Amino acid sequence: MASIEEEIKQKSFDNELIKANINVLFTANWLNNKISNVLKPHNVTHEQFNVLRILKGSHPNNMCQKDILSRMIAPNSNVTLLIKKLKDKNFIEVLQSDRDKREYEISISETGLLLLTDIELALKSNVSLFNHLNENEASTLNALLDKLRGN
Amino acid sequence: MASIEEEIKQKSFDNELIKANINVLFTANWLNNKISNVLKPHNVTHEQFNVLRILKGSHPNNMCQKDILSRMIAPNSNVTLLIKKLKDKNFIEVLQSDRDKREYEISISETGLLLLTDIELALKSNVSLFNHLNENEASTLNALLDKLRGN
DNA sequence: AACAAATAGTTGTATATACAAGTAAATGAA
DNA sequence: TTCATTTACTTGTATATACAACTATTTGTT
Repeated sequence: MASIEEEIKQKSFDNELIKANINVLFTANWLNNKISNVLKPHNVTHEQFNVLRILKGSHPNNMCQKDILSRMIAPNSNVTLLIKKLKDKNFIEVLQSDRDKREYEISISETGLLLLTDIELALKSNVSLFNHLNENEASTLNALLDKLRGN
Repeated sequence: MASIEEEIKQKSFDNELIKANINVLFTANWLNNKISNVLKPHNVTHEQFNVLRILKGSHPNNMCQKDILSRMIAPNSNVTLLIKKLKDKNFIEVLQSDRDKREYEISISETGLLLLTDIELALKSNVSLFNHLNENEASTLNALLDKLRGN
């Protein structure tokens, strides 16, 4: 854990903006690795966990694939496949919709809810280990990231 | 372009720290897509571009694979394959090392340098389009990201 | 009612990623 | 000088990602 310059052994950057871009990408990768390590013993990938989190958010209401997609952090993945994987592990329930036969009614299962409780507990005790910001700093960081994206 | 809550349609977060984690991941994915779009017409992926950038950084000195790895933003990739791809496109030159026959002497080619000049020009004119921070804000962001990782 | 357009999701393909196991060369201790 | 250990990189495999083309269903227009 060190400054971005040390982390990627780059002596200097053209300007703070370019450095910030690289820093965001590097930190996201760093975070992703940390979170993935917490998830690994639970046998879910980061994106699978995100989808479960999203489904829990709307529980007990169902969601269809496009609802899930609109809430994903990295909405590039093949959601069809993600859903299949989660269904195979019995973490979600999937039913064809009556209202619109193209859609599915997707919801988190009891097993899925239990898993999520476990994971969120594990994550919570780890977040403090790998996040060295206080609430105020985190709040400033959020504002700056929102602004970076043009908000 | 909106607040992270709007972007992923999540009404609230447990705390600013958790929100910041998700915001970093989301923003990195957002940035990655923007940069990839700039790179696409040049026929290189983001990681291939990073490796070229790294090689340019040490040019005219050679680097071996482990040197490159230590400077990568997302050092998870299969560098052997990345190198192969870049060599096939003639963007780099690869020679077995005399000093240590396990290593390679890798350097950016003239073609690679020209490509990089083009891309960096394109990126520079785009960075301002998709980065809405001034130097001071970017500097604060950098400090916060470094601190998040424990620096 | 008929049909073009839009929507929801699927399938396929090429490439990328994560990770474990393997090979070859260099290093270092007895 | 021998041989175990470490280092540098490769190979293989399973899964994930990006993206284009496709099918089925619904919606909207005339």
